Amino acid sequence: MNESVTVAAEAPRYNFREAEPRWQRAWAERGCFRVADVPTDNKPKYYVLEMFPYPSGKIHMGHVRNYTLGDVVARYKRARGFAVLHPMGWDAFGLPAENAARERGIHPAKWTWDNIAAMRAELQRMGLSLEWEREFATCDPAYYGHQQKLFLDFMRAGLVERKESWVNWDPVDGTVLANEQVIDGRGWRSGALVEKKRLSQWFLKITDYAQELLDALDTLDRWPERVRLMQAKWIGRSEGARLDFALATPVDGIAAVEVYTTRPDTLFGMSFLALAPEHPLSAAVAARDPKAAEFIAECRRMGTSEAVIETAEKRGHDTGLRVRHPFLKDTTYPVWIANFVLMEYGTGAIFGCPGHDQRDLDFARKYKLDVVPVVLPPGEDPAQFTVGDEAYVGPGTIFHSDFMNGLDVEAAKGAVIAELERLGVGRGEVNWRLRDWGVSRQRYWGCPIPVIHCDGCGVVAVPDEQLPVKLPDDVTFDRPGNPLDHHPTWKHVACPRCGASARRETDTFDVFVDSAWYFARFCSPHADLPVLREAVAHWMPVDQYIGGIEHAILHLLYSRFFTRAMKRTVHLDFEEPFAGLFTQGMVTHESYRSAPGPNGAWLYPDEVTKQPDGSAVHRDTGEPIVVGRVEAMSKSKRNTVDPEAIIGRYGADTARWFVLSDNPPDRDMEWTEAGVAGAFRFTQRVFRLVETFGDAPTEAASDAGRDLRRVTHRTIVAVSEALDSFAFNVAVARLYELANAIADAGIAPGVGAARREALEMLVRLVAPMMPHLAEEAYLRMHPGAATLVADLPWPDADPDLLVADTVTIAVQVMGKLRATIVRPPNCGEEANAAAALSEPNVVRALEGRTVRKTIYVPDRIINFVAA
RNA sequence: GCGCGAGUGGCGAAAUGGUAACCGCAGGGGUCUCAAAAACCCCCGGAGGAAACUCCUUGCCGGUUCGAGUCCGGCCUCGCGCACCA
Repeated sequence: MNESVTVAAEAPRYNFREAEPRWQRAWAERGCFRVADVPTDNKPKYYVLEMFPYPSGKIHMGHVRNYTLGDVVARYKRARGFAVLHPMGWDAFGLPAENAARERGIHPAKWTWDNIAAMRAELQRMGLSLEWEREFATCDPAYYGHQQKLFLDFMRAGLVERKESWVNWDPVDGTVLANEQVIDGRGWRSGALVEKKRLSQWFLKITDYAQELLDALDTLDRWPERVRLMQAKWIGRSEGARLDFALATPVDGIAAVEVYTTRPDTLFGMSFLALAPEHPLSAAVAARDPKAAEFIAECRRMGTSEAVIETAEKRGHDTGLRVRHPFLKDTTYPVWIANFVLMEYGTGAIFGCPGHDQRDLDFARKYKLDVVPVVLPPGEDPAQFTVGDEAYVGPGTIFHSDFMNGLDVEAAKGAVIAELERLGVGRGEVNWRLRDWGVSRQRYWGCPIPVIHCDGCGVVAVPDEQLPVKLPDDVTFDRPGNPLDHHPTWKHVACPRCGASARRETDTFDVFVDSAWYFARFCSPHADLPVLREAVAHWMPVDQYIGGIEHAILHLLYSRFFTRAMKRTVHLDFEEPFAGLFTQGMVTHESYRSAPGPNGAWLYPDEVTKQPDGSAVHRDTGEPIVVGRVEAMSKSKRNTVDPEAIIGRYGADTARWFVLSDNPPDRDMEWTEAGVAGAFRFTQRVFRLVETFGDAPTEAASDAGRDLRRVTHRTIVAVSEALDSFAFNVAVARLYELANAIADAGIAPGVGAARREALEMLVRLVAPMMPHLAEEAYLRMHPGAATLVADLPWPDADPDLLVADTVTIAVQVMGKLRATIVRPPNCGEEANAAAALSEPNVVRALEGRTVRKTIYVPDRIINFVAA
């Protein structure tokens, strides 16, 4: 055919319905994405991981976005010559399975495994380059048994503690929540107001690593700054002092109150001491003072919901007790119980210095307590300075403070601590906002905590050889509480130590334990140990982790801790699990209501027909519909689009392409029907272009051919750079340009070879994003070829073709663009300036002026500075 | 309140301190068609002008620079996170 390529009048359409499953089978059959647990070759490794899904039953657009991003990285790195580990599994324990059991009578295990099967099939239809041989679910004893082993190892290493503590109790879910799972005073799942309750709980000692977890954030240079800041704030290091205030008269043997402060320098500005309502001394007071008891009960009822905190006044109850100042022998202060003091932080007691703390000031004003300023702001007159409605928290000079007078704030802190230590009533102390991680949950569908309670021996670990402690299948959900606790036989066991009858722990682990080490298990998912040391040594850390920002604290912090704990227990030998982290934005959509305001029922997008003017009507009834805000897809607002339907209608490649093309991946993207349709058009367009591939030409290349080659090779560079920097939308734009350039070059004489090259590169560069289309197109271009695009290396650009044969130079006068000149490259300043000065527009702009200076940026800009 | 982002055409956006708006979406006009779809071609920040071209334009004000969307200072707005943490 040579140059006379015939373009069929009816270009055959790319049949994705037939092609996509065929290529998915081809990749699977060839085992394209398989790697060894412990490879023997010396290919560089790259571990790409997307946060594994909870098996809710259906994938949503957030999954499509997440897994598409990860797949582009995986396929690109693979083409770049890396051995890529890219696994998938299921975060399969959790409450929804139990809710299904309660509401619909389906066993949690059946519900979960059925959901997994459905979602696996959906993910497979996306054409992800996953190694399904590594798949596991956390609800499988083959996984959680190893988790129990890890827990016991942590226990032996002193990283586990059982203690009675105030817990966040979710009355709806009937379980304990970690601090991290309480949002605005409500349970993260149920939304119920959280109550305070005292319970015996298992804790993992994450606080042992507080300093390390904080310090190491600095080493995570491929994490978003935002996430590092959030973690640093969550860990919340503060420096201060812990000190004792002796009670003037002891109560129930309590002789002193311990206080934590970050402002020991303001100790002489004290005017009261305040206790948390849950403080033991508060309880002692309440035992003999009904009014105190009533106040404490009130505080407990108030909870900590956002609404309450916003409006809550500082309130307190004067206990009548007095404490002595540590340095002033005969001075005493009143002891209050106050609603704004938190038992969980510091010691649950504070000294109030109203002059330099806003909360203390509010409290003091309300209860008419003294306000004594002790820090003098710079430039203020000590005789004049008073505190009004705003506490002074800035720097200054200490006054009214005995031996510290004249010191600055920092020096005074040191001086007070030294004096406290000398007197033996206090010391400097670093305090943390981070609490130990309470992992006990009173639930069935979780990993059993592998311990046994024996009346004689106390808490006894389940011997390793008895692991896994499996969940019983025969449980009932007919009453509230923990089905494991209700089970007739499961918890009754013999004590492994003394043989006496004993009770199994019926609490299960928080699901965040399950996800705190799964990334390591993926390296050797079938090993008899939790992890194979050589496998994790090879594959870890995860080079690129991708997921939602909502896990910025909980999951990522727990995983960082778990990795350290696994290092201490010699399961692995590194600290940080995720070298690179990328947090994607949400997928959003317009929302629709049948009528304005809260009375309008939410409508699904496919119930709505958009009118050309942007308004909307009901698909069936034609009734007008209210188009609402664009917001995150959610079931409650019904503004969801089902990925299954999109893939069925347009194909996986179209869905992938659209999700990548719309905007930068860290921002929220809006899903629009028009956008998907545009992506679909491009798939067909690429395929039509491929039909013009033709036979290898024999004629010489034309100028147009050479120009097309330049575009092609510049595109290789541009797409590579874009993919390297997660600028997938830019990569997409450059590929559209290449397609446009191929179409523009057409089938004119002398472009044949260039077009063949351009088409082949287009297909190979598109492959990480639209892998099925790439394979199908490649096969069209090379009929009978056994090569898969998935196995081709990433193309290299020819450096000679990156050099343009003409350059366009902007000519500015006084920084304003006056002309552009097209020149051969490397003419030099003098020649280019001469050419620029002969431009009529430039001459006009320089009329009546003299050029005083010429700024020349080679082959880019000439700027004449004139006076 | 504190911390972090972000403000660029009708919309999503692009732009090593160097020609602002690549590319896509939407829209308008056209070709083909009995018609529609598809496809293809043209236009598409604002103002002025017949045109050449000129002026304005990256939230606002100022600064640095030959040159600022980009750097610096101050404000405004929006979003997100944290929030009685002593």
